[in-house]
Amino acid sequence: METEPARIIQGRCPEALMQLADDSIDLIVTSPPYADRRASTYGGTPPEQYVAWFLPIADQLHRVLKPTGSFILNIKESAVKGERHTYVLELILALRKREQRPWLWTEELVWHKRNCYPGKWPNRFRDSWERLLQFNKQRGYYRNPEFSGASAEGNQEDEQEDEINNGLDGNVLQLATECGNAGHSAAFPEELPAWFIERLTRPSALVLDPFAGSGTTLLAALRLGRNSVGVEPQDKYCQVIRQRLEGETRRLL
Amino acid sequence: METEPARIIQGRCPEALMQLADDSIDLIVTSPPYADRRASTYGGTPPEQYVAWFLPIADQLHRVLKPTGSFILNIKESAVKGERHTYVLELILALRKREQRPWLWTEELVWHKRNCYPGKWPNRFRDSWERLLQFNKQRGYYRNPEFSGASAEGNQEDEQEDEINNGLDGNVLQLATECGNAGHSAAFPEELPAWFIERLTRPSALVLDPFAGSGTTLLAALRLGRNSVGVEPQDKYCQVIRQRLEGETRRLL
DNA sequence: CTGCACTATGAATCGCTAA
DNA sequence: GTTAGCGATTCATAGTGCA
Repeated sequence: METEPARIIQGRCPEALMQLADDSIDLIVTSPPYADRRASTYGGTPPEQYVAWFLPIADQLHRVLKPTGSFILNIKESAVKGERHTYVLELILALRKREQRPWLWTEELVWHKRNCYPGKWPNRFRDSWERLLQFNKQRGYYRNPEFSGASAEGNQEDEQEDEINNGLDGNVLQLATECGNAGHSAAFPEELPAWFIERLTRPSALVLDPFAGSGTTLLAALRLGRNSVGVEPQDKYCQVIRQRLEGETRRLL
Repeated sequence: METEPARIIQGRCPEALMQLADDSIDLIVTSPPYADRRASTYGGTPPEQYVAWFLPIADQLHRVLKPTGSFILNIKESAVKGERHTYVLELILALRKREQRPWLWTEELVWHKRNCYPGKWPNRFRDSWERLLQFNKQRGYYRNPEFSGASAEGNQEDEQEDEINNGLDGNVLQLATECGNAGHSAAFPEELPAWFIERLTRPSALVLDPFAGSGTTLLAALRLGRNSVGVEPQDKYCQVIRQRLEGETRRLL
């Protein structure tokens, strides 16, 4: 089997994931289409059907993940008729109770978006955070010892971060969203997958994003010396991913 | 009926709440004992029984809350055997489906604790946030128009807050925890109830904390010119509350 | 090459109107 | 009744252009 730094599978989950071997992935970081969002590209799964839609994908992710691997799921329920949807809560409960392939709900981290969407409403605060759900196959998952404590370097940015995070890694990440990045409407900042890649894998690990989009997870993996696999149905975005990866590869030479 | 700025009911929920009239409370802000915590004072409800324990209390809170009132529940599930408990998720779902007294799950805010408990675990990030669940009886709840947007004044403190909170109110609150405050183990900072009292009530409103503890919610209400009711079973803490309230009253004169 | 002004836009939400 | 579509609201970034 050829080892390439980054592999793109053009296809749809869960079918496309069947190309991957059991217990072969060290880390999954992904942001699936949220319920009723991105309808033009993903079909816009209604909230009521979201759990049923996601479970077969979760089973495949469980199969390909190493026992010591981690699965990070970025998601946020929207507000409808003044109330938050409950499908994310129901998804967490359903993943834990999966008969053949049950997940452990290890942790819930918070992505605090400094530059959240504008707006002012009489009955609602501005939505400025998203969930980062961590799931594992077993209790003893891998953590990189170099990133289990305080920042290694003490540059200005780190010091500012230390002031916020008190020196140790907390479960709140303060990162800005990307604006008009890579022509994709739902890209998270590269720092987000990078944060988890650094802490939850060792160098030359294999990272998977089953909803690759513009390929931010793959790019972060490449930059950190990890191998990666991305699944993306649209030809347009597969090309975007290749271009971004090639650009980074040229920069590294 | 005598109107007093702050009333302390020594007793236990839900029984003690039966002294309060229907539709009489403008805002409930509380931090109940978390599952398996504070066993000596509250009996330490096991996670499996937490929902069943809380539902009768929630019914009473629903009864006494005005239709336009809000209920803010500060809670965080603990981690056991490497996994987060799911009782908070189950509580949200159960409160919405309550037959006689269903709650709307309006919003979930995040309390980002900037100086959270120090420590370093091999398998876990530092726990630096808690949930602030907002529930309402109806979609149209009261919001104070003075606090629906940017800060009115531009003094130094406000500017600093603006820098953190992005000018407009988002649903992430960055507040420090109280350290050894008032001899109570589970005190939240006064800024926390104050933030909600300012935004969700008008002056001379009536604020309730059914798990008053050391009385931080009542103190915040007093300082903001609101009336308050607290329920607390222990004589020791009832005295602490009275002392703090008297101290603040003397300061106001 | 730096710095400042200006512009475009994003996982949003609400309320109204039309069908 | 109920749903579907559109306009208004609103601001931190990134990018562009020019002095």
